[in-house]
Amino acid sequence: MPELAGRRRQIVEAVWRIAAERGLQMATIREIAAEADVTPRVVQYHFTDKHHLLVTALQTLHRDNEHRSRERIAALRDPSDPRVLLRATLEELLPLDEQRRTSLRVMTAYYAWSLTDPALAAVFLHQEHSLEDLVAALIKASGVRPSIDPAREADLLVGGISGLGLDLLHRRRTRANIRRTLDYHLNRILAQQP
Amino acid sequence: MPELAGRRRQIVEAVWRIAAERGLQMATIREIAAEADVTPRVVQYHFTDKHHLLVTALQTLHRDNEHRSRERIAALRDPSDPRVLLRATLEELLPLDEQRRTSLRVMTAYYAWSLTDPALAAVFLHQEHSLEDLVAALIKASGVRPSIDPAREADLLVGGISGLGLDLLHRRRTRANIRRTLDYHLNRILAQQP
DNA sequence: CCCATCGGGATACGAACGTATCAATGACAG
DNA sequence: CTGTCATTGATACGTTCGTATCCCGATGGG
Repeated sequence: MPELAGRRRQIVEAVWRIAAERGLQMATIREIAAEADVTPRVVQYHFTDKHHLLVTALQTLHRDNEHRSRERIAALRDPSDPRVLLRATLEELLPLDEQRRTSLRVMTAYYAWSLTDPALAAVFLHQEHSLEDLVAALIKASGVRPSIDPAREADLLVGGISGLGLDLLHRRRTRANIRRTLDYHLNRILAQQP
Repeated sequence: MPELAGRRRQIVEAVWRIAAERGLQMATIREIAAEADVTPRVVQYHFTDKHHLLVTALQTLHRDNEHRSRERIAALRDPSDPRVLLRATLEELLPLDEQRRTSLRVMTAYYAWSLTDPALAAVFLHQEHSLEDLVAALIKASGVRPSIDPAREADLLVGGISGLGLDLLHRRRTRANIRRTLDYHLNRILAQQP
């Protein structure tokens, strides 16, 4: 699976913008071409058909997100502190900047579609190490209060924080509210600093 | 806003079935008519236009869900025990039977669309008492361990359980796994039985 | 008995869709 | 210079979409 560049990259990014701002149902070949500033024929040439294009757009966004997440986490002030890592990992799920906001909106549109399209479902399901396992490992490494089960905590945390992020998209919740909730649960789970 | 009955009800239920099994993009006037076993003209007659129909279908599903939830909860063996109420309330978010499974799939399809359609967003946003407040109240009424903040717990629980439900739709998780996670967190939050 | 109104059948229309076809351009190897 | 291959422009085709139009049967109050 080659890295996406040039015209193909340009077209895929047009898909993201349309899906995020106007929804996947507006992502027609003609609209995508206009957004990417090429003719429809160019879209047709670089991607066999529309389904191919939309699946590629999702896969590429997925990889881009992982890449950017790793970059942001590697740029932390103290990347050796598991507590910092844990918080940063969970915050990757939140639409805290324009890039993550766009990405979450696109992912939400695709998620609904993935319920009826196996090729799209595969993109969501096929990840070797699940995010929950990573979070559970970080919880364990951060030092845990007695009677805390890292796996069970990770299962609820990942889903819960994602849900709070979706609320943020709908302006049903504020960043401050989410930050308070996240702080509360991290304090609850983790042992006090040594 | 009148209760939906007769032909209108029949058509709206066809929208649900199509949205759940084949996705909202397949819910065309002609497909809906065929699924409801009427001619397209009948759909056109009972609903001004397609947007009207789809918004009505979402509103009706929303009301139906609340109604059925209340019925199920009222039918509990011991509806005066707040712990039982709390568990039942959270389980309403999970696709534990065919009705809830269909409903969750339909809601997921609409949720993505609601990000770009204000009329649909209003259906998701406009509920007087939020589910989180209800859950927080049930937590408080159930008796709580010291140092537990019911509101913060409710915020993560509602989003987290919803997320687990979506995983169940994708067969990324089992019912047993979810049950174990839910048990763990209820035990963690609530004080021991007196 | 009449006719107005409700519910619905049959069909048509214009727009937008994904895709196919055919020709042209440009770079570059021989 | 020439031929080849990647890329693109222009345009057309067949389908499906939402909706509009026109008509008819039934029903019920005057």
